[in-house]
Amino acid sequence: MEIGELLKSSEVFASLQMGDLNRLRELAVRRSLRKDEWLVFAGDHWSNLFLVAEGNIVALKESREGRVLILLTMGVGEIFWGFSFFKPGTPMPVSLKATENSIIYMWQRDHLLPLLKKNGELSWNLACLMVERMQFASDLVEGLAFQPVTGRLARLLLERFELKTENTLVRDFTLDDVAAQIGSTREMVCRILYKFADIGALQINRTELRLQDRTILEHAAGVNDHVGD
Amino acid sequence: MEIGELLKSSEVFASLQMGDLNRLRELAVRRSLRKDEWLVFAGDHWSNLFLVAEGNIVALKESREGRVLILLTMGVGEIFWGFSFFKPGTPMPVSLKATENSIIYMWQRDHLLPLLKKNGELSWNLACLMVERMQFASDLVEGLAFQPVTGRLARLLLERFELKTENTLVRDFTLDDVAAQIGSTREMVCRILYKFADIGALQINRTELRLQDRTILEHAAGVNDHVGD
DNA sequence: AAAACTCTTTGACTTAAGTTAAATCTAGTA
DNA sequence: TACTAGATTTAACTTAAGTCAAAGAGTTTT
Repeated sequence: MEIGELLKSSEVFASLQMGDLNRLRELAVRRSLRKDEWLVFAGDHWSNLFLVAEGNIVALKESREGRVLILLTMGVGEIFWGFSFFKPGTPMPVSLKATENSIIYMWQRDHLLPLLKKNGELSWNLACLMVERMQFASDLVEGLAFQPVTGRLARLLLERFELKTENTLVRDFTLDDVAAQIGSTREMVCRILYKFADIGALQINRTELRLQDRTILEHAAGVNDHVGD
Repeated sequence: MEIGELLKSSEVFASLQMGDLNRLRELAVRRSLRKDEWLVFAGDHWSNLFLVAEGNIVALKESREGRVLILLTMGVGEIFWGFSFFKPGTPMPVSLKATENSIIYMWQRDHLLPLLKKNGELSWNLACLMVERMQFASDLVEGLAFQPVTGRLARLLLERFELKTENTLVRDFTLDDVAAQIGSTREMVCRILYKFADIGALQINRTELRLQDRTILEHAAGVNDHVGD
């Protein structure tokens, strides 16, 4: 997508005057990333802010043993930033990586700061976006702390089926991908999928998943257990 | 502490003009909370922002089975807010509760919003604070996803000992308190403490913990395993 | 077509962590 | 002092989840 359009339709930048928008456009640095290319590594000091114009960028953590946890997936139009953007000296708590060929527009802290200080609305919008992200993080924490792996997988599946009108889901993801999203291993994911198949929640074959009984998944995800409130 | 002083020494509000500070003082609603009194429950729609003037407020989540996880502890001078403050309609993802007799000053969204929109610096400061909190959350996620309970407890102990010059720590907390901070159970905490004692990391008695070998804890916390970076 | 690779699936095994229950301890109070 | 409520400690047991290893299945490369 074209950068001007992206800016105008962005939650954060939409409120800007035409003059400021044009200024932003001039300052933007375009960068294209190939599939699986890294943008930054956790621990780096990185003070840019960027906007996804094409493709997908994920924010992830890696453990010393090589396990991966995806914290956030950013699609077209979404914004993210290095933590040093706000607090210089703060290292990145996550790594950023393109999951497909992608294009982003980046701005340096120094270029953006005057605009932000001048324009209260803009800081406010960023603050709102952060609250959204915090809520996201909060759900993640809750899942990791209280829900068993089965529940987290059930939740993920429900989300995926939610986006579809069909109740079939094409398997265009690997088990490792799924494992990274729920903080587990491919073997676990595989086993639990077949467990769901055994009890009649899903039908599984090599190319797709078919939802057979949503209520089983909902129960496993702990959705409908709120009897008394 | 007196509200005027608090505001002046606050990271977020310090940048305000005297006039705005006085306005803030007028708008503030003082509220005192008794030990273990709840301020808000997770799920509530709550759009206030507050400043801790005395005592301690914790942000926590509870699981359906009754387990508790403390996400954040706020002491004197610290600021927190309902998520509806930024995005109306967003429910609280955590409950807030006083762990001791406390006093807070609260502001309604409607009262604060004009000030925020007018004053870009203020939004910016809040955004910075949020980044700090996000980093906190990020560490929490990393611990829950990758570190076993033993490691999380080791880390907590090290933090506590860090604040001391002595290497004794008075046991003025219950095992349940500790368990809530690392996302586990009192029995686990007890067992692991004695495991640490067995291997010579700690000395335990009824009233205090004495640190005997910091390196063991550091190793368990996974601190010094960064050989190659 | 064979070889190499990647991804999936399964079983056996090990370990981490929670649950339940009971014994013990401590401080406060009737 | 004896009683009680709350907190700690320990053991036995159960379950969840990870690791390792190997076998299949499908794709791509040579």
